[in-house]
Formats: sequence, structure tokens, C-alpha cells
Amino acid sequence: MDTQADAPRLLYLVKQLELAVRARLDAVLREHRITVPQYTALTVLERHPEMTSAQLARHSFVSAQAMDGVVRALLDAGLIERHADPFHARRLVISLTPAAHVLLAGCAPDIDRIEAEAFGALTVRERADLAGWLGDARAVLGASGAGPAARDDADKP
Amino acid sequence: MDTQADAPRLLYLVKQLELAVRARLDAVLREHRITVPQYTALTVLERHPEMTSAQLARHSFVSAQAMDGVVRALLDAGLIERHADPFHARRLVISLTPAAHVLLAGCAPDIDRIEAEAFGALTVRERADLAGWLGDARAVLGASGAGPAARDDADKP
DNA sequence: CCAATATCAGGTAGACTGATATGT
DNA sequence: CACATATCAGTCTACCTGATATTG
Repeated sequence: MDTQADAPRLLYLVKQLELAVRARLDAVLREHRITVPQYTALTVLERHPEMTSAQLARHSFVSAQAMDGVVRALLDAGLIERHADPFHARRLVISLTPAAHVLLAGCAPDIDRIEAEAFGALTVRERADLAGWLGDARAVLGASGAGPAARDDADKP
Repeated sequence: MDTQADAPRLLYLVKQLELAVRARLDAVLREHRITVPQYTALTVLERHPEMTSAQLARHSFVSAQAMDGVVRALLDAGLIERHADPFHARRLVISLTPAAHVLLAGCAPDIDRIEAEAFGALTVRERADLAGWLGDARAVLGASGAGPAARDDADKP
């Protein structure tokens, strides 16, 4: 009797899906000795090579210090390497190591299985629509939105 | 030149959107003196009243201990109350306080603004499709999937 | 005795602000 | 000197596992 009574917000649904995805990802990635934020950083670097830690931080909307912790863990695990930008000594450009590519390839089947489970009922067209909407939403929120350091400090004179 | 070269996984897009949403939510909710997990728990309780902490934990795919921390914070903040289930003394049923309803109402405009920004370009029909797919994905992952305690302990005899 | 609930204790990861050093 | 980058330090929240009491 309460069908379509009041629809939940889309943001609520996004959050709820993320909770489920995170739990699944967490369980799978634990076997590969890596955390979700660490894996996420690797996938970003895979799609956007040659980023610095600061760029990675902005891309993920977290502080430079927060990303530094993730980067350090990946460095210690031998999954990334850094080399100074010859044109800008202060920049330490990150690249994935062969071990990271091996790990990503090893995770792929597990990730694909979760994705198939989550969106297997959708048609190719529907998946394309979904991908477009999700990508657009992330782009618009990232464009006008702000990270943690974007405080206009209107309360601290 | 790289248009549609290789499409990112849907799970990647979900994660990326969540990063952006979390940053926005975090900024907004900080002004209301509440964290994202705490707010999420309140919205779940708003839609599903009379839950216990353990039920809330399963609903969010986290351990009972993790949810206990969130519940305790909400209790200390006076946003929830607990009373023993008369039929089951061990169960402490949670209910939102008037303060919580005030807070949720106060947050609503900010949340709506973020949602409008993220999905404002979509038609009513598209939003309904999106909501359906997100909800279905969360349902299927939650059904067969498992929380943190669902380890078949095949490695610890 | 077993299952579920609530909680205590300890540990780790990731996030924040603040402060610093360095290089453009 | 302003600005971006990297990083040190401290703190907080949110997770986890393990261990306990209590109740059905």
C-alpha cells in the first residue's frame, strides 16, 4: 500500500548502493592485500597516468595530506613509483609498477563479477545511459563543488 | 582521439560519483555538526523506523561494533533515543528525537541543492530509471552479498 | 548449548587542520 | 613574495577482529 508513497532521494540511493559496493569491494580486495581507497587510487592512475599526489588528491576531493597517506601505503607496497618532473623539481610524478598492473589484472575478474551482479539486468543501452548520467553528475559536482580545503574561512578571521 | 576508446567500469563511475558526493555532503553536514555516516544512519532510520543497532549495521553492511560507534555519537548528540523492546529485552529499538527531525529538515534544502546540481539535467523519466537501477543494484548486492562478519573462515581452523 | 544483541578493548586506515620546507 | 607541492605532527571518525555478558 505504500508503493511509490514517497520516493527516496537519488543521493540516498547512490549512498546506499555505495555502501553495498564498498562492502563487496572490501571483501574482495582484502584478499589482494589492498584497501578500497588504495585500489581506487590505482584505477585512477591507470586511467590518468603521470599524476602527482596533489593532483590525485584534487581528483578525489580529499586533502593533499589524506592522499599522501594512501600514496605512501602504495609506495611501501611497491605498487607505485615516483620520479621528479625534470621541468618542475617539486613535482613527484607517480607511475604504476609492473606489480600494480599484475594486481589490477588479478582483481579484474572479481570486480567484473560484482559489476555483472549489480548491473547484469541492464541492456547495453541502459548501461550507456547509466554511465553517462553518473559521469555527468560527477563532472558537474566536481566542477562547481569543492574539496576539503575550499573553505572560504568566513568563520575564522 | 580517445573518445570511447575504452569505457570505464560502471563500478568505477559509481565510486567516482560517490567521492564527489561525499565531499559535498561532508562540507554541508559539517555546518550541521554531523558526519556523513551519522547522517546516513538518520536517513535510514527515517525511512525504516524502529530498528536496532544490529539491524542498522546489517542494513549498511558494516559490523555491529562499527555501527555502535555511530549510534553512540547520535545518542550523545541527542538525535536518537533507545527503548527496550518489551517482547525482547535484549533489543534496544532506536527512534529519532524531535531534534533529529529538525536537523533533517534543516539539511533537506542543502541536500536537495546538491541533488539538483547532480541530476538536474535528467528528465522525470530518466530519474525514475536511474532510481530503479540504483535501487535494484543495491538490492541484489545486498541479497547475495555479505557484510564484514560473513567470512566463511576457510583460512582459520 | 546455541544464536543474536550489545559492548568493551585494541588496532589500523583514512580523513581533517595546522605548520614547514622547498622550489617556480 | 605569492603559490604549489610535499610532508611532519596531532587528532578524530570509522572501520576491523576478538572477547564478554546477557537474553531468547
